[in-house]
Amino acid sequence: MAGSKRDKKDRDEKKSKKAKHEAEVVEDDDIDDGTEALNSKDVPASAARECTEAAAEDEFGAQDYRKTLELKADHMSRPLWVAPNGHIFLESFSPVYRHAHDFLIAISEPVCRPTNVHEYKLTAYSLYAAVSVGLQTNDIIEYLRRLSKTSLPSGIVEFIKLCTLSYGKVKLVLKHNRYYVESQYPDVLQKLLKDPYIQQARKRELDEEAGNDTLIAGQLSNKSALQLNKPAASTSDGQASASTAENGDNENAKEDVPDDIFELYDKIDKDDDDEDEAELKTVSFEVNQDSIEVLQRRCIELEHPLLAEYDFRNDTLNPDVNLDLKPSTILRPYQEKSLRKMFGNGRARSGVIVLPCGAGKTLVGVTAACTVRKRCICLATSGVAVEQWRSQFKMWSTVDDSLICRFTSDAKDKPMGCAICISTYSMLAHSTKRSWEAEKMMEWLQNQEWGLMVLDEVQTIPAKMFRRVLTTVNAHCKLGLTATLVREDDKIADLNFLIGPKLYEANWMELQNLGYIARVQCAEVWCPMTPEFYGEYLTMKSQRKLLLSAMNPNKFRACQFLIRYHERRNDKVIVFSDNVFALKHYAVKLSKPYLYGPTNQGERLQILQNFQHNPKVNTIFVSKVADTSFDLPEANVLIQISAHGGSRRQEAQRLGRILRAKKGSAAEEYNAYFYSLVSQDTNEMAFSLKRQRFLVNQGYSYKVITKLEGMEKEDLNYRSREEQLTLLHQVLAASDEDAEEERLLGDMPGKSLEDLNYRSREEQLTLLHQVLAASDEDAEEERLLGDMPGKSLSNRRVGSMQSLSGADDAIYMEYSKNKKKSDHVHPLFKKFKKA
DNA sequence: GACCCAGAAA
DNA sequence: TTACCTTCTGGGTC
Repeated sequence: MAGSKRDKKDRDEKKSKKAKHEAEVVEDDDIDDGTEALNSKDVPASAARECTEAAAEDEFGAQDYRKTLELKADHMSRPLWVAPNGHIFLESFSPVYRHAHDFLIAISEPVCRPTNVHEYKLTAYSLYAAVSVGLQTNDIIEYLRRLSKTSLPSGIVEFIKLCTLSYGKVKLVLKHNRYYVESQYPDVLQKLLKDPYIQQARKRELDEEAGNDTLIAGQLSNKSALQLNKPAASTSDGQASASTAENGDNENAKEDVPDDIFELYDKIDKDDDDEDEAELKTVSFEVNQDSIEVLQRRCIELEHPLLAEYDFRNDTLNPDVNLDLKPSTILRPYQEKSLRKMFGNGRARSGVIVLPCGAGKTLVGVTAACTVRKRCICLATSGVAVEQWRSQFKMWSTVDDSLICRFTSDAKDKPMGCAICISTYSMLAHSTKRSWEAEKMMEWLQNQEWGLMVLDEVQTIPAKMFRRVLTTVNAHCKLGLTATLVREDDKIADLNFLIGPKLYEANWMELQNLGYIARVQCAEVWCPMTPEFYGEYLTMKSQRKLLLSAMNPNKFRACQFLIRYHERRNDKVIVFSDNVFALKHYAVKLSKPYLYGPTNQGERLQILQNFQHNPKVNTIFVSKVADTSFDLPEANVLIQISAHGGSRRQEAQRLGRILRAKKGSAAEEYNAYFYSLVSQDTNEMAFSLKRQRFLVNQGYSYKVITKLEGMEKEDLNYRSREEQLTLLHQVLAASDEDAEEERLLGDMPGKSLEDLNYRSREEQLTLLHQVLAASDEDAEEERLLGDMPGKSLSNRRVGSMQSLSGADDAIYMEYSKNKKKSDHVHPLFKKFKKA
């Protein structure tokens, strides 16, 4: 059974999370070995058992299902294997790949999507998401049955039924700024109210204190006929062309493929119609705003996830705002598709849309706001991102400047009469004393009833403080946007009840092949430690080990070499370093501008603008401030010299900095480059492997480069042993400084380092100013010529990675998800190092 | 619980 | 009014 080890690990992780929620899982404890809980939301072991017990297992744990699953006669033309543990394997070369892929995206979680076979996983969450975007239980089972090469494991069928039949019966609705749980099924509400947590969440009026359990009776209003609104209509061109292309695929493919696959796909792919709910009786009870999180979590655990849909067309309480997309705004097919998942039934569903960085997440958010046309609040991670959202709103929509209200530490617009409020998570989550103005603003925010809440970088929401924003601000519908739905802790699943199901997830490789995002060559450059550095490394504690590996002179040289190489090609290079000491040292030594936390706003802007428009500034050094939200459309080379442990999110987001599609480079195999510099035989090797998992699962492969061709010929820093030793002393002094008290500073060798740093910093600034002054004329000229995006890219020379990496010396290694690399040095690596 | 770093406020 | 510096809080990973 492929991936069974990982499954167990997942389950264990989730189990430990559950344990924190006061052990509510006892009733499901019917599972034999006690390590699995039904609430893990994976296919339960009991469902898989019926097949696995009968299947013979070989010495590698692979199982033989020939006896339990029947292979269809025409299996060659069907693309799926469905394993009893809920994992699904899709042949990506199948003629019906596109259909199967669309379907699997809707009903399951992508696990890994390399070139030929893609792995997906059915979970309760993914099935909730499937129903919530309009799929029906029977259609899911039937289509899965038709796509599969074998008969379906019966446990899987049961699992799908269990997860989907109860979905959608209970809704969470917001009326007059108060929350209600509403249902057409009184028995379901009574069942939920038997749960002690839900009882506690229920809000009782004073006159109800006496234990009056009556539910509030109500009526669903008449639904008006579904009328696609203007923004959606204005993009119908793109949609039409996309579907034409798909139909074209069908025509070619149909010969080899059983007809039954297409019939059902067409049925499923249609937007679900607005069901006729006129005059249905409903019952409801009110809930405390503070308890909504608990309520939502419990409802999922009781298999009745709360549906959060906003019928914005029939909302007469909240005023419409004047907000439309510009006629010139065209959505790409995948943006269109993701929005159709959200608005498929004419209402706005809460949920998460996952698109790679640079693929236009902001436009999706703006379009959603223009569709709902109610007051909208956007939350981003930083003040810079707030500015970017504002400019995107102005770029894509007809919104008037006066309707946009920013709320950050250094920009507070007048809130009165505004339609769109853009702020940061930390502004809203702030827990200590606020300025008077901020206090007033918060009051206003909390008294509004918002139509839509757009959450940028939604993976940060599970953080303890940030999740509070969901209950402090009342919104009918929440749309989460992210490129990387991963965290290194176990909180990512919380998004299922905090926001809603994942509505759409794009395939990075597909967007790359279609030219919507850049084609990136990822490479891991192994830099041997110098003997002196490695000697110190071995004796140091872990904190200093990180610094030593970052400051490895060979890494510096590789970095310098790569910068020179790419600057000669007229590339724009960003160098990332999480370690501030390394960041400053590298940048100063190489006379490049650098930008990190303490850099003030003005200087940031200056550096970024020069990087984008000044042909003399082609490389900048940045710390993790630039992980998200820095829009640097020109950059196409990224070099990473130190990073934050094994963070998959950080790796993916950094890659995202260079993903914005590059122009005029269709001829080249790759048009963007991502280098990760790793000091050999250090912790960095293990971290690097962890960091790559996300991107590898998206189908990227990392090329391992052990030797950079042509490096000896370059005149690089730190060639001599003396220079290297001086550097070592500086590094050691710096880390001593951290350890020692300041009183020693005067007598320490570190003092000289300080001097060196400040002196160099000034030198560097002087240099920057010189460069800027020298190029002022050029810049002026450019301004006169007009802003020509892509101009500086047009004269980029073609250069192959082979000539760069020295194909003869490089080790090519395709990492796959199952590949394990030892944390310790393999003797083989040392051999390569010597060779 | 440690660490590092970024952002908000004043 | 603006730019800068300091303090505090919090996120993310180990």
